[in-house]
Amino acid sequence: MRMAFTVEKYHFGTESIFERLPVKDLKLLKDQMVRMEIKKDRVLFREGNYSRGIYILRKGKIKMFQLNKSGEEQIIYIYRKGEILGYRPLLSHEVHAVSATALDDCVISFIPKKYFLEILERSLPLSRSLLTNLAHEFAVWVNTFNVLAQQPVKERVALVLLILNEKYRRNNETQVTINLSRDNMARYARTTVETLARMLRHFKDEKLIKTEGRKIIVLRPAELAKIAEFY
Amino acid sequence: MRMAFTVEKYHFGTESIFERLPVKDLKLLKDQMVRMEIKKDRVLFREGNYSRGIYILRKGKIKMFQLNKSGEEQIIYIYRKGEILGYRPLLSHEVHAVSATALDDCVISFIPKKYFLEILERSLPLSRSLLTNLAHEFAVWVNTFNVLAQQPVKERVALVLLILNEKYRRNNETQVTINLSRDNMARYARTTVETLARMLRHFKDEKLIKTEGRKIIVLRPAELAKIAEFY
DNA sequence: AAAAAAACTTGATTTAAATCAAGTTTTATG
DNA sequence: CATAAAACTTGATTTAAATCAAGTTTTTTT
Repeated sequence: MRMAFTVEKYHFGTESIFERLPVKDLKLLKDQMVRMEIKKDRVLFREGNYSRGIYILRKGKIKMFQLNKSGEEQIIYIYRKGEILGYRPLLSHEVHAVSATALDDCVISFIPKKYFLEILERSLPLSRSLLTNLAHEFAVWVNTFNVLAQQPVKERVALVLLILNEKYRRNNETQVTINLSRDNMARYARTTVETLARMLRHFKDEKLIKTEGRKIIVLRPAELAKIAEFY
Repeated sequence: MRMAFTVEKYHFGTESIFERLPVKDLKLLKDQMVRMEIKKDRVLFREGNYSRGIYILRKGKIKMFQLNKSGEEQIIYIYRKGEILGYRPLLSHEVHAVSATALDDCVISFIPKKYFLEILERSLPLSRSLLTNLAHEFAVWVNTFNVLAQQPVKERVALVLLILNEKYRRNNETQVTINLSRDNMARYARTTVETLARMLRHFKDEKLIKTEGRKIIVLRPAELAKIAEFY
């Protein structure tokens, strides 16, 4: 028996890492934060390199991806405002398994590795908070994989539209305008731009979405959810 | 630039969670362990249920899988002796995102949720150890996904053979006998039994593997690695 | 504002892998 | 140990989605 579709199944929601912390621990982190700006298409970190610290995204979108055998980008996750990235390899003392680049001009709060690990050493609440969150990220990842690795392209595109519909939402507004290139959307749905265009046309004909230039507006998310999963 | 192929990229290696612990904390855990036996094909836990505790696999193999829209099993991971499972949902207070069933008759050490969480509450080393490990599992997962979700079937089958070659290895022996049904192997490589059989025939013709009845022996792992990835 | 470039769409064709079908081998059972 | 059942293999056909090709729309640059 499968559960009802919920977008939360596909979002990390790392915002809560810091929200759960006592004021004291939060202050330690905040004191070490450095403001950074990163322009569209610039690389934040690259697969195979060691993490320099953790990044809290304040403005813009960042794509996380891996390169496959043929050198193609496979988008794995898109981070939105409030989410935290780059901390996983710090915890396991490994290199980045993925790369990250900015989809727009971004503003980031950066905490250098040294300070972050020092604070982690002293703060049990931070350790517990990261543990909870990492376990959650894992579940998100498994759920995403189950659709993107296995379902036909129509299902995959429906899911990616629903995920993006959340990513591009601004505080509780009803109508969300998705503004991501077809190319990136195709890399996320693991298909080609041509096939993606055909799927979008199909969803448009069915009145599930509408487009304004290259921007997309999801009209009937519940119907897309039915396509992406049962419920 | 891609890194050299290493099987470690595809194994959780949870054995180390306990290895890193101080004797004191390890004893706390050991005192709460209960021995369990579970017969072939029996369910250990099911997607959507809450975790009852953590399982340390002592003998046998356990498959972790998710059911897709069409009700087909998608194998995600195969656990071998020494590996620990079921702890992720305990940490994030969520239900299992996956199911687990025994591939053989298994022996397990079980620690009930209550005791495990109590010990975790008190033990910073356990918290840190789990954090390190979970971060590592994440990287393993991303690496596996990158091949299984994206590469053609030949590459996927090559990778699954390499993974199984490690899973079925008994203390440093050179010749490993893989003993997994074609059906399960196909679900792991995300293909059909027929296509799997054709791939195995191909690898046999190329002298990369040999078979003894339904058992498989990998002869040239380095060649399979070249197929699964570049290096 | 015009021209060029990039991004996107639609149609025709090809192809990798699934499905369908039939046989063979291995394992389980009376 | 014979027979049945299950598991596996191989071949023929179909199909979903990629590729190839050509146009159209949008964005950027001069």
